Amino acid sequence: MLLNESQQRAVAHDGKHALVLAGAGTGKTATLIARAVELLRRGVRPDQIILVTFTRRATRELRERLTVEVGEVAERLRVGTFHRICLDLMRLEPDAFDLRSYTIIDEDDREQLMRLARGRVLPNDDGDRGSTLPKASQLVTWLSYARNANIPVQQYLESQKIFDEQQLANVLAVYGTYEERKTSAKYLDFDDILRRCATILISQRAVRERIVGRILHVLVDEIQDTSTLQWQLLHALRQKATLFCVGDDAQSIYAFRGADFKTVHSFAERVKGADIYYLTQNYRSTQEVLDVSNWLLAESPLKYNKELQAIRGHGSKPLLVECDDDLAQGLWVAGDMDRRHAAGAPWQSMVVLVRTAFSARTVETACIERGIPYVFVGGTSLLKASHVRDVLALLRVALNLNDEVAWMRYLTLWKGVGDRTAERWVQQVGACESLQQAAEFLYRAKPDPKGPAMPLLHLLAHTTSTADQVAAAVQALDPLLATKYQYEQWEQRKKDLELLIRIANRFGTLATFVEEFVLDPLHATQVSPQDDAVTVSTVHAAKGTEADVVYLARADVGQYPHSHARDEDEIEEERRVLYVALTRARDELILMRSPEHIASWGAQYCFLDTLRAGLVTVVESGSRRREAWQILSSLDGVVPDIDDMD
DNA sequence: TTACGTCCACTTTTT
DNA sequence: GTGGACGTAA
Repeated sequence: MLLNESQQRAVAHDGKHALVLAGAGTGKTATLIARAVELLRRGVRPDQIILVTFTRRATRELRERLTVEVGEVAERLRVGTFHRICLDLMRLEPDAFDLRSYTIIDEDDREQLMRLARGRVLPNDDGDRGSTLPKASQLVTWLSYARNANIPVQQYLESQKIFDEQQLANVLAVYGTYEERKTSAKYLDFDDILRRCATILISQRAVRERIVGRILHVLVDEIQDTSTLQWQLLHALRQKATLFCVGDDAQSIYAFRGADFKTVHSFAERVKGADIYYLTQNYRSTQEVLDVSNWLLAESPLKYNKELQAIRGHGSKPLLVECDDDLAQGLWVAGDMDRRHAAGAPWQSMVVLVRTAFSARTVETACIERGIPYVFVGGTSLLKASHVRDVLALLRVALNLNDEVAWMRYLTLWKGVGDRTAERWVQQVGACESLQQAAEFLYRAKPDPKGPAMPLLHLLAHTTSTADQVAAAVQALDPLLATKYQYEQWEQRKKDLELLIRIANRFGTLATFVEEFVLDPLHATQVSPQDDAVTVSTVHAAKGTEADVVYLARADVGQYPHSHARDEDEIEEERRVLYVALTRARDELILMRSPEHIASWGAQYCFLDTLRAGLVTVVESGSRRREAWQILSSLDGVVPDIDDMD
């Protein structure tokens, strides 16, 4: 690995804590990896080093690159997201963290539980009192934000000034019920993982000494996205360990998760005596790509003091392709990728970026039509698919009889069992000593050889391997699910379940399988049969990656800034999202627009509206609506009526 | 209490 | 195309 002088200086850092402030494409990750290698070279044991990343994808990539550098030793380094690392640390002393029996729940379950809590606080909605109670998803969002930003939720809600006293009391009552039920069901939500780890490490000195004593170095990627809660963890860890953080304030795009990019600026005060290193030379992109990126930041009222210079020199100007609509954009992108591939470029040298998972759909459609292999990063995971959740509900109740949300889902699968009956039964089975007992209870309650007791017994009879257990669950639910999904691509869904069994094969116990699957759910499209494929990704998921050719689909009004952005801060975060997107490109950047796009709400402009023509080459797309449709239809030889397009 | 039809909004970003 | 909220019939 070749490093420049400033990178080498950072890697060779010899003091206590260090912050590496690095612009996009300046070799942040390379420096982080080189630092880990350097520490190993200095004789630090691999298990004394922690590497924290921000997304699961970044974890995978970091591990891969580490393996290239140091081989098998990479396996023994602790690499992971904050959540993964916290769980690993807590597992060192499960008793100290009260971690013996629990189920980790994802956002959907959390929302489900919030819905139950919400219904309980105002069970008899007598008109407007109930209707003023916000939706479960909104309640989860607020609670989660407050916890990550480490603000008492009451204080946070008061500061938002959205409620009168009565409403606030209701909301807080829902939160109280939520916490109670979470405890009785033995759930850990994503925030609890961090919170519990931080609380114990901070409050219990002996535990902290034992746990933190094992760690000498903590290397953190994307430090600008660290939330207040995560900072607390870092503070606990750095009492013994040395921090080495890399980040870029201009790439902070996780404020919604409680991150405050300004903490990068106050790093030296936060972490006394820290050395700060700067990386300014961009190795990734051509100057033309950086000119647009620099322009975007310079337009901001905030001072980022970033002016990236391309070491690689000049290339071709970014393209601004104007299409009639989204479909035309997708087709243009697919056509252009096809052309490049025909000319010898591998699919994997191209990336299509989108602001939202939803807006990837037109691109996906176009790729499918053209037969372009693609992998979609982000979006609906296999876990979210409802048939997979059905099977997991069965597995989860087997692991945790108090798993209320899973019981509700499982029991209401049966004909004749609705919310009320299920809720009554949940109380009963929760009090059971064993799964066997629970099954017996259910059989007494509903003496049906094809009833809800049977899959539980079936599961009890299969214990040879994790895959065997999952297969047993799938088999036991098969007739039920076949009926439930008979009109909804049951054959395809069944294949997902077979995939689930194959994945289960990798895990030693059912408990670890279920836990890992929640923490790192496979994305259905990740399981691509082809090695060489185009990547379609959200900008958030693409952070830290790069590609020769980057298409930014739908660089339109309503997307950058996204119409959800309300105030100045959120608008500026949107600018950074766009900045992250632009700086992914190595050789070519292609911006796709449909100028007539109008937002029904939110900002009525796009940052790129004021882009000076000199910075890009504007292309009027040839694929007008009608022509686009003809290209599309000629692929399978059928020319449908133009009116069928909508 | 459950099942089912219909209307509705909804699709930011991740762990 | 999905899932929730709501009304109504059995």
